Formats: sequence, C-alpha cells, structure tokens
Amino acid sequence: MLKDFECKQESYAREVLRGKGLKSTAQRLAVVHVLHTSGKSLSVGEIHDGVKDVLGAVGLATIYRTLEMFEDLGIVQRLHFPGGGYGYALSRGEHAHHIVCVDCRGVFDFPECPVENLDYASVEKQGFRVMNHFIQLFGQCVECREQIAS
Amino acid sequence: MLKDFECKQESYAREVLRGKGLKSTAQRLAVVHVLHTSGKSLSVGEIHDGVKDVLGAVGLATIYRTLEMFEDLGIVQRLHFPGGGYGYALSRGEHAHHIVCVDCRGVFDFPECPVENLDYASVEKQGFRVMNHFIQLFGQCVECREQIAS
DNA sequence: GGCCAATTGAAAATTATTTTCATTTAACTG
DNA sequence: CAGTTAAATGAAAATAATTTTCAATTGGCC
Repeated sequence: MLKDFECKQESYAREVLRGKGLKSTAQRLAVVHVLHTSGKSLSVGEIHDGVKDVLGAVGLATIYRTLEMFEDLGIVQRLHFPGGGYGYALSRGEHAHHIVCVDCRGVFDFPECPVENLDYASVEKQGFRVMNHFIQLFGQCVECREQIAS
Repeated sequence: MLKDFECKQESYAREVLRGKGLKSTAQRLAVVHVLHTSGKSLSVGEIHDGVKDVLGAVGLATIYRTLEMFEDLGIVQRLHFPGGGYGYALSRGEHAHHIVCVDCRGVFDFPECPVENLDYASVEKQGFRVMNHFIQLFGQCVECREQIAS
C-alpha cells in the first residue's frame, strides 16, 4: 500500500522500518500520518480513532504494538502529562525536546537542550554516570492563551 | 498513632496534611516511611507491600489514594522509567530534580535545575508561555556500576 | 505470481485502577 | 478524656487499560 503523497515523517518511518527488516504496513504508516497531521500529542485511543478514520477497522492491539515499537525505534516519544495520563508525539530531532501545551496538547519545538550544556560535576562527584534524560516543558500556546483571555 | 521516632519527612508530611485540614493517618505516614527508608523509587505495589510490613493489612485503594494526594501536595513525585512503568519517590527540595539509577531505581539528588537558567526566548518568540517542567535524569549509580564490572 | 516470515484482528485473559458504601478513626470540643 | 463529626479506610465490585493467543492475512523478496 503505497500512497501517492507521503509526508517526510512517513518516508522516514518507512526507512527506519526497512533498515530493521520490519514491514511498512498500512497500519504503521497511518499511525505516523495521524500524529503528523494532528500536530498534537495524542492518546492511544485518539490514535486508534484517527487510524480507523483512514483505514477502517483496525485492532487496538495493533496500535499498542506499533506505538511501543515506534518508541523503541525513536520514531515517536511518549509524553506524560502533569495531571496524569500520557500520549504520544512524533519525535523531534536529535536533541530537541517537546514543549506541550497543557490545554490543547499541541506540541512545539524546543531546539536547545538544557541538559546539553549542563555541568554534571556535582552528580559525577557522587559517582553517578548520566546516560539519558527526559525533559518536558509544559505551558500554554498562543492560541489557547488568547482563547482564555476572550 | 504517634510514633516515638519520626523522620523529618514524616513530620513534614504531617505538617502539610494538618495545614490542609487532612488527617495524618498511620497509612499515610507509613507511605512516607517506606519511601524514606528504601531510598529508592518504588512502584505502587512495592509501596503497598512495604506499608503492609509495617501495619499489617492495608487496602490497595488507600495506597492509590494516598499517592495521588501526596503528589498533589508535593510530598512525592511520580517518575516514569525509560522502559515503561512508573514509580514514586519522595520529592526533593524546591528546584532539585531526581537522578534515577536505571538498575536499582535508587534516587539521587540533582541540585541544580537545568531549566532554571535557561533562555526561554526561542520558545517565547513562538508565543509560548512556559509554566512547568518535568525533568528526570537516568543513569547508573556507583554501586550498580561496580557490581556490573565485577 | 508465489513463498515465508512478519503482522494483524478478534476475543479472551490479565492487570491496573477507581468506585462504592458500610465501618472506623483522627482531631477537635467541651 | 469521652463525645462528636467529617474524613479516611477496607473489601469487593466495577471499570478501564493493556497484553496475549492463535488463526488468518499481507508485505517484501525471489
């Protein structure tokens, strides 16, 4: 199932999958497509609904399987919200992090990595070796701010 | 139920609870106690087990209720692990963050807040107002590192 | 087009979490 | 310190979320 037009993210996913000997199924590409066109972070259920809109009936288990796999492959990233709950968004580039609007759950770029230039000395003094970091910024995007003001 | 010796964290929890007109029950203080003595981040189930060791039978629902409430009160913090799953740890001070050992799930201090001194200009240029941030560093603590080396 | 391992769907099974409601308890009051 | 009362608990049921199973289907390669 090859579509006439694919967004960059879909081609990228295709490439990563092929590289690992995994299949680029319609369901998997639809997950990328839905996330891409929404521009937001979506819950598993929302992704399932979106994929169903594109393909018709799709098993929920497939969505779970795909998202887990995509996270391992670095295609998507799991985001946790302050009030509880989580969602997925397409990964940004190498060391870009997500800024998430707490109202619309829209995802924006935060190109600088705050941890990049960080002094690990205080930590490494304790003998700790930092391997990985998880950063999410939360706030309000312009649109949601204006909506509340009005 | 007042114990002869209470750790600082328990007294602190007591104080916060009183301030909100909430009761300092044995179950609630035991949650703090278990987290404190473990020095690690623990899953809901592990906390339940730990509390049962101290008090005998305790309902799991109480543990869920307590942890949710403690998170709102800033007494504990929920941590999400890279491979999935989550746990709770006692909150560190105001802007200190957690560093979590991926092997033993031990929690260490990271006093500097990397976001504190960050230039939000690039974000705010997009009209985004940052309200909140979630940071977790993952790595390996000395002990786990040595264990693997041996 | 045909082959084969990978993938899917549907349902069942499992696990996690929340709700309900009768009973108990901490904290305040006199 | 006993009495009062709203808050909290426990146990079980209800709900929701996630994973597993296995037969049927499909994508990628020859």
